[in-house]
Amino acid sequence: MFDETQMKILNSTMMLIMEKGYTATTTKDIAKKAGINECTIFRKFKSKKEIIVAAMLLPEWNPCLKESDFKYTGELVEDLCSFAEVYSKKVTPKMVKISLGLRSPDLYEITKDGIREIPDTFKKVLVIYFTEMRKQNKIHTDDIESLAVAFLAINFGYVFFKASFGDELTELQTKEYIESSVRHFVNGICK
Amino acid sequence: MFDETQMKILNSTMMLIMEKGYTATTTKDIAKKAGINECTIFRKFKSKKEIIVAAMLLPEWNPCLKESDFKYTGELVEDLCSFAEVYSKKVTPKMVKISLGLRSPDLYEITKDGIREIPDTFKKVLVIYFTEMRKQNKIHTDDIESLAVAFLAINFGYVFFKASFGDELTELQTKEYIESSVRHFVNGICK
DNA sequence: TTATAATGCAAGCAACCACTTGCAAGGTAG
DNA sequence: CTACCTTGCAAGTGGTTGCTTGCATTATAA
Repeated sequence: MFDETQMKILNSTMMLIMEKGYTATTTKDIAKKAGINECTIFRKFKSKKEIIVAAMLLPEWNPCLKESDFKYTGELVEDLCSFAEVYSKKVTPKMVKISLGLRSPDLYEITKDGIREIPDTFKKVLVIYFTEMRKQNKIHTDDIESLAVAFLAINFGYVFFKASFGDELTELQTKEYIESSVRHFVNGICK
Repeated sequence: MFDETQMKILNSTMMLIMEKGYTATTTKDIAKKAGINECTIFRKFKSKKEIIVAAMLLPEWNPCLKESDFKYTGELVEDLCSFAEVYSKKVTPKMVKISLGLRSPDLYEITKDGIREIPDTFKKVLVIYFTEMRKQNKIHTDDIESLAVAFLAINFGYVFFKASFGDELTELQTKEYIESSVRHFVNGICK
């Protein structure tokens, strides 16, 4: 699909975008990081923008979260932990940094759908799941929408903080956070 | 502190940064939006970067969340709703858009402290609060850190989604979301 | 009226941007 | 050996960037 030189360009570009954002990343930067000549970039890709389009085809730089990634059994804690793990494996701090770095007027049309798809998909799964659990009388609220958004926020917020501040806001690691937040989400905190 | 022309420049700059980000916002854009001549910008501010520094002094463009903003009585649902309301009044979608738009290598040194301060402050308040509630035997967990990060994430995640997608991810409004998410956070969801 | 300050306007600065071109060097396949 | 393909190198394109300058215009204040 892509030759060695193209891969060097793709990876260097995305790494720079994570650090500096798309607009602030120049083709000279990319060439330097990839260890190639600047003109080679334009022999391999039509334009700077096309590099992004190409990179989005690779799973390394595009989470591609699908509804079918999420499986459940009917046991609340177990299922929500599993959902959170799937999410955290695809939506990593790296991916969040990329999606923030891609916020640029000239990329908006290209990236907007892909970026919205991820929370959309997760929320959709959660709404279906909570609706089903309500039917089975396993949860005691009809406010499915709030539940889905809150659970989504719990998971996205954590990865966003890690992407932005590393371990400086919290040293909690993903696994502990998921187990703890799911347990409290299900059981509440009050006596 | 700032004259009328300076205020026009400050507001136009920040509005453009919300839309396009700092690097993609040009001084020509700013002048056009402010309805003034480009050279006037540099008569009023030393450089493009100085506009940002100046804007950060204004509460309109800088949330300035303080520990003393948060008050509590000891009643869990009431207190957490109050915390969430204080947070949502200062950390609005507008503020989130600004802080995303300011992500740029040449602004990093100026903005990083101010941006980290907000989640830091809220988390600090939550840790103190949950520790106290645990002492008073009102909550049943010792995992204060996870609790604080999760509650922070619930609130930040929501405002981030609103900033990024408007009402397209969820049509829930702030007040309903706070009431519902706090109630579930406190009481859990399972039967 | 006169002096001063704020602004517009037009032109222009060097630096940088994404992107191009022509040519030579090197490796590989027939 | 020959033909071809990829890449490096150096130079350069037109356009844009942040920022400056000199001068005319206007409003305000003494």
